[in-house]
Amino acid sequence: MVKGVPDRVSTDGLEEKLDARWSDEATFAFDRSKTREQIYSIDTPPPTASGSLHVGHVFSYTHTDLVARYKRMRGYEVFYPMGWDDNGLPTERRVQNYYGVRCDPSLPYVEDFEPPHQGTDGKNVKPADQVPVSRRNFIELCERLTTEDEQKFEQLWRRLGLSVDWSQTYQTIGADSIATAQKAFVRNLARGEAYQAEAPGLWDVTFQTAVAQAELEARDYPGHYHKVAFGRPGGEPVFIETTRPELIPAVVALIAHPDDERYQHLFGTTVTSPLFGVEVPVLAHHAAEPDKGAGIAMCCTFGDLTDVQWWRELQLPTRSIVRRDGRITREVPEWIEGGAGEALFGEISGMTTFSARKAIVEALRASGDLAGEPVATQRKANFYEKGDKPLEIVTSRQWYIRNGGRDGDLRDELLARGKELDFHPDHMRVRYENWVGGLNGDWLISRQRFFGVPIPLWYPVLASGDVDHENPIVPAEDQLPVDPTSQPPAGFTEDQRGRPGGFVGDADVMDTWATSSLSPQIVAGWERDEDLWQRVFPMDLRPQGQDIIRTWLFSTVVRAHLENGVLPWKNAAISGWILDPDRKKMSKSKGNVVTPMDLLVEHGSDAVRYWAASARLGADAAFEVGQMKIGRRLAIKVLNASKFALSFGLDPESGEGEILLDPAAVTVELDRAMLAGLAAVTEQATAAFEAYDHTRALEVTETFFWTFCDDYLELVKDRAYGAGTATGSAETTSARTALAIALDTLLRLLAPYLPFATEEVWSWWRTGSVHHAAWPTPDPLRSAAAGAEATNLTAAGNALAAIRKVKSEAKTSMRAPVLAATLAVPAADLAAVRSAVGDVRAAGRVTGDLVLTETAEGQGDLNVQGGMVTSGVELGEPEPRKKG
RNA sequence: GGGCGAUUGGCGCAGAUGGUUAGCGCGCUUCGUUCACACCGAAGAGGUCACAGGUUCGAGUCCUGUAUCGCCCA
Repeated sequence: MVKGVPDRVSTDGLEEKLDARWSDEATFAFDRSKTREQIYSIDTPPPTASGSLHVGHVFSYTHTDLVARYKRMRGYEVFYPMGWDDNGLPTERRVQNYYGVRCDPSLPYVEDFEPPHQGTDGKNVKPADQVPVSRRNFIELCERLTTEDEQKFEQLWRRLGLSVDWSQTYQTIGADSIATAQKAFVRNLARGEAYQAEAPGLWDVTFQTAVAQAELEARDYPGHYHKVAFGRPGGEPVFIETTRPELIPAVVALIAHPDDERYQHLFGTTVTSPLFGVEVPVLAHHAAEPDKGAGIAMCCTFGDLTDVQWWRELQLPTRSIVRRDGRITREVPEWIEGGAGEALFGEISGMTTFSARKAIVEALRASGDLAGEPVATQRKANFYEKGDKPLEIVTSRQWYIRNGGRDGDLRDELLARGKELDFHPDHMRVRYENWVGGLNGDWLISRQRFFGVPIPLWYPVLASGDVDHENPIVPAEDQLPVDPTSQPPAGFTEDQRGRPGGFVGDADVMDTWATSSLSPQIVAGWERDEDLWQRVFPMDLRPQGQDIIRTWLFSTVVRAHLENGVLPWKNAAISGWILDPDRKKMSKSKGNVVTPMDLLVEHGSDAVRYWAASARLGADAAFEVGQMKIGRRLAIKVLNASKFALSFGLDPESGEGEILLDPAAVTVELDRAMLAGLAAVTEQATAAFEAYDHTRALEVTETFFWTFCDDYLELVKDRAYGAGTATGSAETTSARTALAIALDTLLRLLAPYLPFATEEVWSWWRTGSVHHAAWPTPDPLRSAAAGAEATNLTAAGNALAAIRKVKSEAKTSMRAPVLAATLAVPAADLAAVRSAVGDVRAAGRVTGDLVLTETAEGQGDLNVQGGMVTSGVELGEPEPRKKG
């Protein structure tokens, strides 16, 4: 029963109206009574709450929603929760700037603290002007701001039409997440997969935190090569070229490539460092690059990662002089003490590496050990991806989780997991394999930050007052979550904190990835909701960007492999980048981002989704407003064509009527041909979706839909109209029924892409949501087609086009009647055109004779109207337009 | 330097297992105020498939190399 086809249709306002309806009716609520085989579970990426969403998010999250909606219509109960990644440094930095505060863990908590600012329009508050607050106050501010951010994010996602169950949201720093991350860590610890080590590691002096390999970014950094002489007893000096002369006091060896002819005679001998007179060996190692600088390098503890490699592989002594704050150590090291350079070291101690470099260069110049002037160079330096100073390498005590970086067996197991995972597109697997194969260390998870999941450990304080790091106090699992900086371990009281015989809490938090790598465990209720866990884990799909295969995807595989012994999901769907019109990756720093909400408001959500859907997984896509306009037209066409197709059965007086969907009523050959085509389209779209190829599914559906509108609808409109009666001849009923069946099918096929327009149309004449309607299958359509050939519609369409062409060339209205014409048709299509000739005549306004003949040899061009040719055409005057 | 991907009419893209005259959309040209739609419709023009070799009866499609672009890792 038609409930109401509006007189005028519009896409405007559909987003608010339907989001509200879906919300009220809990359309996308997860029904957890379903069993694992009936469920399709999605491990959605939690966006960084303190960041801002950009077009790339809209793009990739749409890809996920297409799958979610498709699977839901296929009858799966879709588990599609949304999370917010709010822990970590990005939030801390945003809070510092937004509220004008900074965290000082030594301060006490202040009740009802109000920060000096409430948003500073993105301007940075200078560190000197930031009000220091306690750790707990700082964390409260973090929580306050992320809550606001999350609400904005949800609004955007709702407007975009993500079919998420909004009652299932989680935060990477919510209580469940903390408990999960801590429990997983404690388990890793118990199994020996987590360990602490005092080791050289990358250190960001600005943020005062250790940084993991996955967070590195190599950037060009300007520097100077300094040609520096190392002395040889009774020989020529050896010149090295270094960009970091301030590390000369930390030198432990000179190293050249074993095959380097120039240095063969030096291997096994020793040289002495300039200024400091420290004797160091000359050694051979393959990592020395003969064509870089002088080909012989000084190895310090530690100038860069190669130094660490040499230090480890050549078992060199540790002579570290750079502290965590990026300054030279205060104490004169024992290997310099009493030597020639003791006074000089005293000068540079406490300096930043930059000032120390100046001082050392001056000293080298004075001593004559600097050959020539420093030469400017661009070198690659390691940066923390969010930092702006090159990383230093300092030795510190940190926690690690094994990830195969130092263990061949585990690496092989993880590579095998990669092979088990279905990547879409498949070649993205290579990125995983390259990354896993190239790891050279375990995963450092300690972060010396505040807003994160605390490392759930305490350490005993010995009678001597020293902290016993070797014997951490581990909480029982049922105590979790814990905050060791504010809670005492079991068996202790808070007043024993820091006292001999008492304890100290680990002050560090975990790396963000150490929590988000557990997103499947967090959303699926691992050891918290066993019932849910059994229903949704291992999950079906992990959608994400290609840039975080090495981080998020890999770390999630690591955690599930270690904890659960399985792959966390069956499929990984990888979305590409959004490129601006200059083919550059869109990013905030380049100033070429577009605010997603504005985009959705301007073009409509269906339109923006269409643009996103027209890019395949893994393929970079251009930010193309034109593509959105096409999507908008498609959505409007769906509304208009539906209104038209549904109008035929209506009583002109009441505006009501019955829409028939009985396939047996489709008796006319042309109608059956259309359904045959639709059956093929349904089959292809389904196959494409099953292969995670949403673009192909859209393309075949969309192409058919336009043909349906331009040809079929035009051909049958007169017959379907049936002189304007509510009931009609069998032919009229056939057309009306075929239109309704086609519409019913097309709306479903388009529903994942255009959730708003299709739902709107659905509401005019069907009950429930189109998003819970069954995905169409080809068989019923095929049986309704009763063996008709889809090409018969093509033939009739070509016949109509041939007639239109005559009018177009005569530059006359399509309403002009054809008083007489001969239509030559290729033999193969003659029967088809003949069977549809009544519809062709009506649509072409042929009022006189229409003679059908077979095309002669050489007549017509198959590319033009299927080789059909009109001749002997007599056109009449167009009828005057009917008034009102 | 290594890896992955891309290179098809002005623009954005399709083109499984190689097979007759290479498709689609936008834009463009011409025409049409048709009562579903002017956020429209009809007709039309437009490409030596980056380049150079090779395999083949036959290559946009396979192989080799080169160039340009993007991303990732050194």
